[in-house]
Amino acid sequence: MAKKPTLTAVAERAGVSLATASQVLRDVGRISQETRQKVQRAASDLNYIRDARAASMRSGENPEIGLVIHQISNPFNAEVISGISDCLEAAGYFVSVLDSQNDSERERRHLSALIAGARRGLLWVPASEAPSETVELLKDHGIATVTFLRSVLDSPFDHVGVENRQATIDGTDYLCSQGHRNIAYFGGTQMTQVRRDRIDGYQTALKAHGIDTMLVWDCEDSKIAGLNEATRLIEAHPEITALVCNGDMVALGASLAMARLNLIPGHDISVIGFDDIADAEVATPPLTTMAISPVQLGKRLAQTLLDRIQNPDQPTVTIRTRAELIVRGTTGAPQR
Amino acid sequence: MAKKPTLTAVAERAGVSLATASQVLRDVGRISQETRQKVQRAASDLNYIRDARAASMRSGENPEIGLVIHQISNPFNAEVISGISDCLEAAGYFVSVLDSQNDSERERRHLSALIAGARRGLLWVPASEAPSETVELLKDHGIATVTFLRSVLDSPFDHVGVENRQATIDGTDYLCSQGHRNIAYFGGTQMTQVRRDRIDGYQTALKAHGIDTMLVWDCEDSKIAGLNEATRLIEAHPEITALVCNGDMVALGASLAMARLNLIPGHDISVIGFDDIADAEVATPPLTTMAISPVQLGKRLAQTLLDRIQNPDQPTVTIRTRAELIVRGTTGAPQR
DNA sequence: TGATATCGATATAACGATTAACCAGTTTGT
DNA sequence: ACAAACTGGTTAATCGTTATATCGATATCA
Repeated sequence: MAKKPTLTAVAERAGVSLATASQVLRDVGRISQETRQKVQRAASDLNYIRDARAASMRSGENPEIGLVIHQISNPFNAEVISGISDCLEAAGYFVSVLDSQNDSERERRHLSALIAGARRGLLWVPASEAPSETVELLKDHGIATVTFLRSVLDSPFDHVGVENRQATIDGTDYLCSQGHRNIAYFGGTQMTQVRRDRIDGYQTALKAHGIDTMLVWDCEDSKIAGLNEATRLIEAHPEITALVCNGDMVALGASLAMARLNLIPGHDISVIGFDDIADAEVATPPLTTMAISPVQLGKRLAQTLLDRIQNPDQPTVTIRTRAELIVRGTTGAPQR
Repeated sequence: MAKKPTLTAVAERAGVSLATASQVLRDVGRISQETRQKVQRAASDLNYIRDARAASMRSGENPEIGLVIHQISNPFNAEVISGISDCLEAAGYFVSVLDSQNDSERERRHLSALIAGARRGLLWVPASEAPSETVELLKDHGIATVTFLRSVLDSPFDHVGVENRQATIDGTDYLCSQGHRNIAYFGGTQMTQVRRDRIDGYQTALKAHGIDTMLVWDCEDSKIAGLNEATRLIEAHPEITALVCNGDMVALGASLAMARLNLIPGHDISVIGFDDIADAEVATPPLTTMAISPVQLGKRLAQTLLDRIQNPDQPTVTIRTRAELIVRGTTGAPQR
């Protein structure tokens, strides 16, 4: 294992000055073909890779973009991440991902580390509690930041999200029109703005149909938790005929729970998810859900960040994508 | 959005020299309580965060560790990643993740970027084709590297992996002992060492039972692909009574396919997965699989990297975790 | 008393790149 | 013919830290 080759080493080997070597490798300045080749040769001989720390420090440019997200293992998030990476890499950047695991202390450390590394931009899904001091941190360092999926209160950042309220209105409305009167909102634990909006939509739709019976049931965001909690929910409230869920993972878990309780999803009980992850379509029965396109989301996100980087003083923007109700097998008219 | 506060600004505000401020913030040297507090006060007033590029350049220390993996959206991988992060963050490091999406060109760019950023260490799941020039790159820069899951040929790196051959021997052996004679190996597309070892185990077990009928069927690593390809497989080879799968995702897809073909998994046809992802246990029927503990894998991986960082000149080590056969609902005696 | 630690803090040289300024020699413009 | 512009490079300052050497003042020791 050799020691890192430096630009000085390249310049020496090519018999030119440091500056010349630098110019050749960045393809700027006026250099003759001859010396250009000498330098390139030397660089490739040594397997030279420029030290990005020194380069970015001096030039103020940095191709690295940081992404902090609350849960990397959620398949929807993973899809969004790869959409983002594709776009940003096409624009010459790199995206490095840190998983805050919904822990705001860890999140603060991660964001600090990214600021310390002077990343060119930041993509951020805030952990549950909006930590105002963390927001201050980002503001004080003037780093181009775009939040997505979840936003922060009184946000000084651009945001790319989803029309959560309208989406759950649509979904709940659909259940009501099918004849359901006892509908629960299932999933989520902390009161993020996202969940608040969705529950608001759920309640708004119910009221519009003259329904007062409302129920919000907490559940952690995973299939197994969904399985367990949905079982408890139905045992506690057997009158419920439909579930509006906070995400596809809990919805799939709930659907599973119903099957185990000998309630056929889509017949005895209806379940609507949120996100339209890949599994939703192939589940048995296939999951009715509010679809968001992760690719589209990723694209818009990347574009928003690039705009912000190019134009730091523009007023902040908020973009919300509409979710589309996709009716599959887990919904139908109530039988009980 | 203010400009980044620098150490010079902190020193000025505290009325001390640059060197003193630096020592206070790193908690080294001999500084009086009084000036110590002045500096700390100034730093926190300005929301100062040390520029990690400058610091790591000068000191040679860097808390950042890079991780390059072929597929971030695979839930097993996601679990391993979070296991790794937990361990390494406890040791004072950060793990930033890049997704090569199994594209070795992209992988080369990612690894170069991490070398350029002078990460303290590298965790790497190589993309399908082992790119020897990329290996050279890492070697020439003397960066502490540990490969995991997949290894590279004639590897100069530490490796933490799985006893793939023995695992598929165990799985296939179990199927044979249940009476199966027509067993296919299902899943994977490229011939990685991992897949080679598993197929080798599959064949070894069959031979040991005097069975010559062997079949390897390619399939991309996702549930949907598993669903489609398994359907085609059974249509082409209806005599097959059991599938040894390359991963849980394709196994779950295959299990789904069987149900749609009106073959009951565990009764009409048997399916064995690999990894034991969270979904395996709650699938219907629950998936028989070769279990690897992602937490344990992550722990060993982290420890191996830390050892390598502390002791760069030690001979390389290879650690292989045994996988454990967990019999659930998708396996049983053949009925046809 | 003179030599030597100890204390608290500072000045300065790195780390590895980029960049503005500059230079000597040749070519071009009028 | 003389100024201006171009050519192909080099020198030196700079980015924001950390590490080493050093400094004056007071305290300790033989």
